[in-house]
Amino acid sequence: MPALKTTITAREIGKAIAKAIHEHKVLPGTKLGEDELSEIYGVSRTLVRSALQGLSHEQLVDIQPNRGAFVSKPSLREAREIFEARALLEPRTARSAALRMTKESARRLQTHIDDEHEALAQNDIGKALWLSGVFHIEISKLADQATIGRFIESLIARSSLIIALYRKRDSALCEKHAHHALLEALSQKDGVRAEELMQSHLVDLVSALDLREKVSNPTKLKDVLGGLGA
Amino acid sequence: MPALKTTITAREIGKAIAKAIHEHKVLPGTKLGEDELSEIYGVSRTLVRSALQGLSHEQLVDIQPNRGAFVSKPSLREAREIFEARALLEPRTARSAALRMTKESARRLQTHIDDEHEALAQNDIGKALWLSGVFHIEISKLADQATIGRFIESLIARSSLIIALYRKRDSALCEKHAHHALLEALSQKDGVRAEELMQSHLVDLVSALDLREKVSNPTKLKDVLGGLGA
DNA sequence: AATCATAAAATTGTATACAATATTTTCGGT
DNA sequence: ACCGAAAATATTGTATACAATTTTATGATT
Repeated sequence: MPALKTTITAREIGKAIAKAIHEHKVLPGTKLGEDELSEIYGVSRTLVRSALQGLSHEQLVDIQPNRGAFVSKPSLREAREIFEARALLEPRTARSAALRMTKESARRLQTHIDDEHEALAQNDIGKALWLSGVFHIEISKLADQATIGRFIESLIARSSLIIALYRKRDSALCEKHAHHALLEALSQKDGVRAEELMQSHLVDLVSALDLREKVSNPTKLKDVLGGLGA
Repeated sequence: MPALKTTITAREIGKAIAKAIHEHKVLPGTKLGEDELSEIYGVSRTLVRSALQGLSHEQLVDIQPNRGAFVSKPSLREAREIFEARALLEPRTARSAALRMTKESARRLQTHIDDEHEALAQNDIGKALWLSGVFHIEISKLADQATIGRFIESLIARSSLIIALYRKRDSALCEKHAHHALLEALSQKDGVRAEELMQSHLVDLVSALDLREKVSNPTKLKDVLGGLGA
């Protein structure tokens, strides 16, 4: 049997937390206490802090001075910006990916889609959400543009926060065939079509969100409740 | 007189190092020793490490396990990717910025350009380079898209590494009027023109670089020197 | 009972101590 | 003099200790 690994790195801790966030196992606003995490991963606070700082850099967690780390709660404004950025980057990236498709990568994406369906069939929404994000990330990796790929990766991670906060009641996460259609276009190396499909797929994603301004914010509570039934 | 500040944060240390890198005061490949930096900033290694990890996340420094932190040396491939990404993001951002220009922001950019000329006049190449980068960042901030703005900021920081590594001999850093023309278009809220100008400005920047593949890489040294003068 | 001030507890921020890993120096052999 | 092995030194990685701050609990006062 293989040598079992005795050390865990800060990066791995960060990945684990990021995955839990992505899967909606911890929701926006959740406090991520250092002692608690140290306990969980069996390391000192040093590594935990390092991991949290990394996540903070990706804006997945919000570190408030002397108060600790919390899972980020993107504002409506940030939510809109993030999907605008995705709309800018992902369609073009999908087009590049199409030109570089191989049999092998098509096969990989197909098994990925199968996993997604499997997760949905088992009603494991969190896993499905995670896999759905990874699908987008895989495509961006195929485009062979690591720099933009990293940007997209960070946008997708933050998108999961936005979905947690702003998803319309009973809206589907992701139309099942959207990814399939995308794969189809990619396999045929039809870059233009892949670009179009990605664009409309993102539009669909946004349309499952409610990104309208809320009417009342806490500061105006008094104004709203002030009148004492005139 | 104001209370003089006694504490320094990890972020400030990171900013200071980033600026030094941007100004070519420390060149790609330079070792950034923790003890050395602790000494310089009068803090323990804890804060220095935090700062270095932040810079590593921005890919300005490369942390090699058990070996330490070094100023990054972007590969040719990365260099090309970074300027491709800038070409994708910055022109469009300039267009958005144009639509949001105010008298105030025009004035700010103008003094910025003046500072650049001042630095060039004093032959302070490092400072001029830094200011040139900040000019681009300021524009992206005007576009009111924090998310993309952060991407651009990171791309610009890395660009300074690329310039340090791949600048053609005696190529001008930046045509003096490029930024001026850009400001002109922005002030007139001429988004289309600003977009075009930014695009061509970036092309000019790339043309001052030598991003061709080098003929010999170390692995082939033997092949090159093998023959012993037949 | 509600509210405020104060004290206790818990949590984060920074520095230091020790362990693990690289790097340099030393020194013997060819 | 030129390697190469081994000790000495220096540097990074992680844990712990202590300081600073926040949060919670307590209790006196109205």
